[in-house]
Amino acid sequence: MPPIKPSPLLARAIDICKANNVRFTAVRQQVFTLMAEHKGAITAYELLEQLQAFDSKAKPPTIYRALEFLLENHFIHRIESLNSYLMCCHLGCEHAMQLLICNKCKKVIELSDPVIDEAFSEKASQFGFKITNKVLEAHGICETCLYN
Amino acid sequence: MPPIKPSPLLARAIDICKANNVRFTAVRQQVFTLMAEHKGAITAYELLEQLQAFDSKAKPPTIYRALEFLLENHFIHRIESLNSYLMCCHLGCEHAMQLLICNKCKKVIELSDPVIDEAFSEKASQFGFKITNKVLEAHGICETCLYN
DNA sequence: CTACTATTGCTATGCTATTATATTGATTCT
DNA sequence: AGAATCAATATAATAGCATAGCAATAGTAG
Repeated sequence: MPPIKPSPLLARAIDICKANNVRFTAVRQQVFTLMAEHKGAITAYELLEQLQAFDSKAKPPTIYRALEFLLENHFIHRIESLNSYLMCCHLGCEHAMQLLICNKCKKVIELSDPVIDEAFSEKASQFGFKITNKVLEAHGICETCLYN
Repeated sequence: MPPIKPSPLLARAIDICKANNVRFTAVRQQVFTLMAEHKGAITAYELLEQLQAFDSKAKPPTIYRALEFLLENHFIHRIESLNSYLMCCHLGCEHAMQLLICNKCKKVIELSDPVIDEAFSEKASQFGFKITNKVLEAHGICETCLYN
């Protein structure tokens, strides 16, 4: 694997990994960088194809392991309704999350609204249900596409 | 295909289809009935296996077409985060929906809370985003499982 | 009856994700 | 440094989810 293209974002991620004492290996950094450069959602196999430009022997487990690592460390999000993945705009911190996914331009707006989050948790607690994980994804048309 | 097992739910669905002037064919009724009898989420291939007991030549497209029909007519929901399907407890009417999915017993509580729904729509509109479809799914532990 | 449309049958294939096993590489301990 | 240990990667195979395309058939309308 050739050296990874440096970037401020990557540098921050390296710091976070150092602080958390986890190994941010070459494959992981390369996948991180590919995700960071890709605006919007990307599928595992699209990512794999891109990774193979740097590492021709990369196989599905290569990419899925890297994605798993990035998810665990809160560097990326998984979009359930698209079977795809997205750079997290809060790099490395856990937080309430909602997504607005544009059907037309495919861009994704990442929200972190406590009102929506708590409304759901509150409602669940009325049923004695303890939420461990929320999937809050909306599809529609973004402002830009609406006027184009 | 043998005759479909009658049930009050099926009878209501038949009425709705008649009213909407759509064809509720034998395969569709059979899949409807299988879904109705199955409490909780079920995958397309699990359903296919069950359908094959009645219709040995059923293939994946058979089940996916039936599911598509049932989705369009609001008889079932798709659970994005599980790649599976669920009987709708409001048979035939469109409505706001949120799901509470128990990781342990796999039961699903279907909510229809306008507060959560509107909080999300409201937030989106602040970004000029027009939502066409929401995916609101929470995973966790239900009350029953919590005390067992 | 004929023409039209919706539905079904069938084959193949594509996309998404994981399992299992072997191997390599990093870290720790003595 | 050498041995033991644990984390990460390579590789092949396969499981699981979903759709495309086309031919055949059944239902509906004129």
